[in-house]
Amino acid sequence: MSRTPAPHPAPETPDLKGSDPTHVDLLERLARAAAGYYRDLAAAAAVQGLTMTQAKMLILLRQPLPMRALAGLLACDASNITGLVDRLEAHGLVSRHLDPADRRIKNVVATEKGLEAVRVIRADMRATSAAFNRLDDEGRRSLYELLGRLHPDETV
Amino acid sequence: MSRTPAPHPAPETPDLKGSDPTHVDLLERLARAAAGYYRDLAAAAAVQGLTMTQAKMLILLRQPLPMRALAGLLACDASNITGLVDRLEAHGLVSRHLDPADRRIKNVVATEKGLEAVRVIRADMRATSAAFNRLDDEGRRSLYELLGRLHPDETV
DNA sequence: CTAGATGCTTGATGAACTCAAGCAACGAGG
DNA sequence: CCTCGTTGCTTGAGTTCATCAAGCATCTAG
Repeated sequence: MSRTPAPHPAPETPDLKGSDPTHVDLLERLARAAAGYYRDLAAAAAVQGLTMTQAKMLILLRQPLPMRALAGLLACDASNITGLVDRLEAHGLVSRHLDPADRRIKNVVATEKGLEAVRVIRADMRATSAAFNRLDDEGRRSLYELLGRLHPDETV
Repeated sequence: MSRTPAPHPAPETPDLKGSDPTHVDLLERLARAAAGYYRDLAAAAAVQGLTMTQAKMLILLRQPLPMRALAGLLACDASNITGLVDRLEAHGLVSRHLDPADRRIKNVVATEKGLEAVRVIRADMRATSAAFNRLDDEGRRSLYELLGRLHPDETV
């Protein structure tokens, strides 16, 4: 995605031996985890000729979703989704299907090619995979459980 | 940041009673956490008249950083940083300082106004704050510790 | 002191994003 | 029925984000 062979000056994060982490402490580490995830995602998506935004959308499309819902999930204006889906459709990765129950709605569906792209991208996210491997089984279980509690299904 | 008053169709995540989470399971929940964080950040940044990208950069500027380092951390081309810093500088949130030791380098420094903007944005991230409050003290400690192990300082 | 790296900027181009406006289709209340 | 307000998507204009190719200045080795 970019030529960034540069050395990393590391923004540190406090160690907190003893006291409980504040919300700001947590925000900083969550920011770091999120940035790391997206950095890796962007790189893996670029290999497939996709931008990070396109990859984010494809990943959401485990089930068909109305464009409006995509706008909600991606936290952007609905008009933005039109162009996004246009481009993904041009690549043959998604298609639009009129909703029989409500003809205003267009459901976006990932094609087989789209689903495959997601699989390839995920398999290619080596930095994140390496990060997971830095934890032991117990750590991975805890992380999975904690992230689940952070964002229960209702919250999306 | 946008008008998205829509109901959320929830992409679920498996429950896994018993077996260990696979990397794909973890990727899905991490994706969700990252998306939630950025959704909240974008909204809070918009209140301050900043885009999410500008907010991301400001948050990195706890210490002065050379533009090249910013490119590395934001995983984008160095030429992109020029415009980004231009716009933040126009808002009075950062300034460029020539590095005395190496006159090619321009260190970007957050102004007091910039630091304040970060504080306000963080205080405004209610959804994320609510998510943290969904955990108990022990959960927050574990999450903090696990995220720290996921991305140790070297990894940025 | 030259030769090659490295750090930043510029210019051109395309993607992502917002807002305002518009059309089509739904869903009430007369 | 049939307006009327709302909702879902698209279009068009304009900004920001992001890339690449090129260029200039400065540092660093040899």
